[in-house]
Amino acid sequence: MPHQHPTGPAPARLEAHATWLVGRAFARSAGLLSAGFEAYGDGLRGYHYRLLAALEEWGPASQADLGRHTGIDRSDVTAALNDLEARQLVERSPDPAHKRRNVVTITPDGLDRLDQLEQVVQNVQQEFLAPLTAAQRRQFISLVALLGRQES
Amino acid sequence: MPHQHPTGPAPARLEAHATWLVGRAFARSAGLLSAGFEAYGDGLRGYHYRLLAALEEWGPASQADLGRHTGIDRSDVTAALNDLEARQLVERSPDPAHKRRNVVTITPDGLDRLDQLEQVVQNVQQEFLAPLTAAQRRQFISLVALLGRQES
DNA sequence: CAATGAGTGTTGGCCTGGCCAACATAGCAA
DNA sequence: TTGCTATGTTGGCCAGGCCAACACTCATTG
Repeated sequence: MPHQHPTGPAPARLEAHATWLVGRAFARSAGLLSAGFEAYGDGLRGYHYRLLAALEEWGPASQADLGRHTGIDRSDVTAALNDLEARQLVERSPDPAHKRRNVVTITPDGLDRLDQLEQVVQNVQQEFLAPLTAAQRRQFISLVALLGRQES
Repeated sequence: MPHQHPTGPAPARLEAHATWLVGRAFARSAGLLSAGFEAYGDGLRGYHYRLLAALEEWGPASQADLGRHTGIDRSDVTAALNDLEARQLVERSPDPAHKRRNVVTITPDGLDRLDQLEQVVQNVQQEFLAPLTAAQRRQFISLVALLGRQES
């Protein structure tokens, strides 16, 4: 957890940079999320949540596909799925059509856990956006969405 | 550098979360910054830039004070100052009033380098904000500034 | 005056999230 | 058949952010 060290004001030139402000906002968001996961996530974190969400949305998928949908590297997908499988939130079975490929399926327990995590994440959204009015929130979300697009 | 792996769409629930969007925007901003530093920064990175900026703004300071102003941990300040001192962008001298304390001073070379880095960072701002109109940029900056404040 | 507690710089380490390389192997295409 | 690509796995690197321990110095207070 960000342990809230006493901190003075940052240099003025930094405060003027959009990248700096985004970094601050992200730090706060990451802090809230990791606090939420730590308190209610049973050791699961961002990667796990993302993978469960992808499985819930698109159904069973290969690990490679999961990686592409979630933006997580193949190797990290493997590691996170190990955790999820150990908790029986997910099942890996060999794809009959491609011996080298696994089909990953979310279990009923996995769906339950996803709902729990979703609650955590929803609460964090409220906390994170608390400084803004409803109208400001809408504005902010539409603007920040524009800034995230990777224009290759 | 973010090597632009081919990436599918993210799960819909993620795209709806402000924290997710901020994370994406931050990832893009961090990518642009690190690309900029790598190309023109001569091996210097965020920490170094922040420290130089603080020294320029507030004049000579102890390492502890630098840490507080920049939000950088004491230990990381030490390491970054080692780099800056090796490049003669900064000087460390013992504080006469307090034997255990160092007074860190930015050198003329340091000021020059800071100007270079500032140019890099300024260019990144333009690139980062490119998707927004001028009015949207103003809006975004004032909103995101609100979201970064750590309300202890 | 002595002792205690706070501040200072340094070393070394941990963790997350993000990456990359190498490997063995499976499938596909020329 | 010969390659080329894809897949899952292991192991590692890096940046940024932390934290703990240590040796020391200073100020305060008993």
